[in-house]
Amino acid sequence: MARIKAGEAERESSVDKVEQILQGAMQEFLARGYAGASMDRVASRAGVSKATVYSHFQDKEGLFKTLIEQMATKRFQSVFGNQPPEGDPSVVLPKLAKAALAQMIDDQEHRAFMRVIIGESGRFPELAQVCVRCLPKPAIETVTQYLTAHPELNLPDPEATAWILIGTLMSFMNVQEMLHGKEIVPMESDRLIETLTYLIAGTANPKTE
Amino acid sequence: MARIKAGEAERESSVDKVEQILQGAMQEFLARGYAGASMDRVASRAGVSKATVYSHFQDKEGLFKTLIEQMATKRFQSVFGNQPPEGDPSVVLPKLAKAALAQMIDDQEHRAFMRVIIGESGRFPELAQVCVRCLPKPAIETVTQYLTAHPELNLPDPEATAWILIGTLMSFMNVQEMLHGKEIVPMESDRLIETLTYLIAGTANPKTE
DNA sequence: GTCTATAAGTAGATAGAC
DNA sequence: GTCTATCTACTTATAGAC
Repeated sequence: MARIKAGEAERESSVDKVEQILQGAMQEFLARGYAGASMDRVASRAGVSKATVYSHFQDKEGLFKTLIEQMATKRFQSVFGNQPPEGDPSVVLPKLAKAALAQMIDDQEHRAFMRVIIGESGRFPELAQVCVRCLPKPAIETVTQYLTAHPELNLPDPEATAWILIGTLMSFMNVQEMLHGKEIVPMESDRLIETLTYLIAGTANPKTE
Repeated sequence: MARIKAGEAERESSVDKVEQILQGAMQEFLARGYAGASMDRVASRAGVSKATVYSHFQDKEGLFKTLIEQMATKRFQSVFGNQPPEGDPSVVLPKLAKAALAQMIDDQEHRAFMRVIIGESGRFPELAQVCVRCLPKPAIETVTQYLTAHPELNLPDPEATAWILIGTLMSFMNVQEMLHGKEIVPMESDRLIETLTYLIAGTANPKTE
């Protein structure tokens, strides 16, 4: 490959280097956590020298904060789709729950991300809060709106009910996948979802009657 | 203090030293996580030399595993009391839930412990499983037994219902306390507990009718 | 802007005196 | 059994060449 004086193939410098560094930082921080990550390995994974990493980010903490904030706002925005759901609760609730569970469980990066966030939530509380704003908050709000829009369910407290729905799914993911509890406390996700739907929308829950 | 040849006051050696080391290790590991913890600081917090730490435990990993297993089995056994609950569901369920939440939220050490366990669950899956066996498993089993013993509740799946109860409480703790979400997704624990009780035991949940 | 080389400090772990 | 002193490897971060 002939060298071009300042060709496009070489103009990937600065901008793309930052992206490379963030990619390498993601691999390293998600694999080893904040304290366990090494800036040498970040640089190595990114394919740049360590000095280049430090020329774009102030220090390890700054790189970590930038990475986590970017992942929270870009990569893992909404557990559900973007538009509010419509239709009969006995159809919509299981569909919503299945979609949320599938997205959390199938995505290995998502699990590693949550592990790091929770593990570092004592030392980086503001990062934990960014994640609360991007993950459970929109999910709870979406479900609350949907439940409020269905007064025929006769729910005394739609917001608390939304907490119960989302909280159950989050805990299921936590215990079964993150804490490796599948064989210790076995539970089919479909049973959980059916029971949630039954309790909230009531297979046999005809209003007050 | 005169020196006694082998007096009781000095016989605290070996046995108590191990206890001191585990105490120091607990402070250090809970404060900084596994990777962030230093064996120098463990020794310093324990009031012994580092060599003494290594004479009682093989290495950092061995000390960590011993500590976590001991804490899981001794310190944080049951979220609920030991004996199975009795009485009317509309009374027992809120009482149980309040007790569990109070114990999790008020105990700062418990929160730090859960943070470390989740944060390290990728690198120490067997430790995570020990905690699943000691914490959510007995809680879910207790509630499942109680719900099964009350067929008048007409629950199609008591075990899944127990998951929902325990999972909701765990997630509430997770989001509100561990991830510092109290101001971002506000929710009164009493509203959550009342709604859980309503959905499961039904203020207005008269059997199928 | 990016690199190589290195500074300065701390990590886990052990040898050997007592 | 417990200590002090030490070894080696690795850590974050930067200086200076190009």
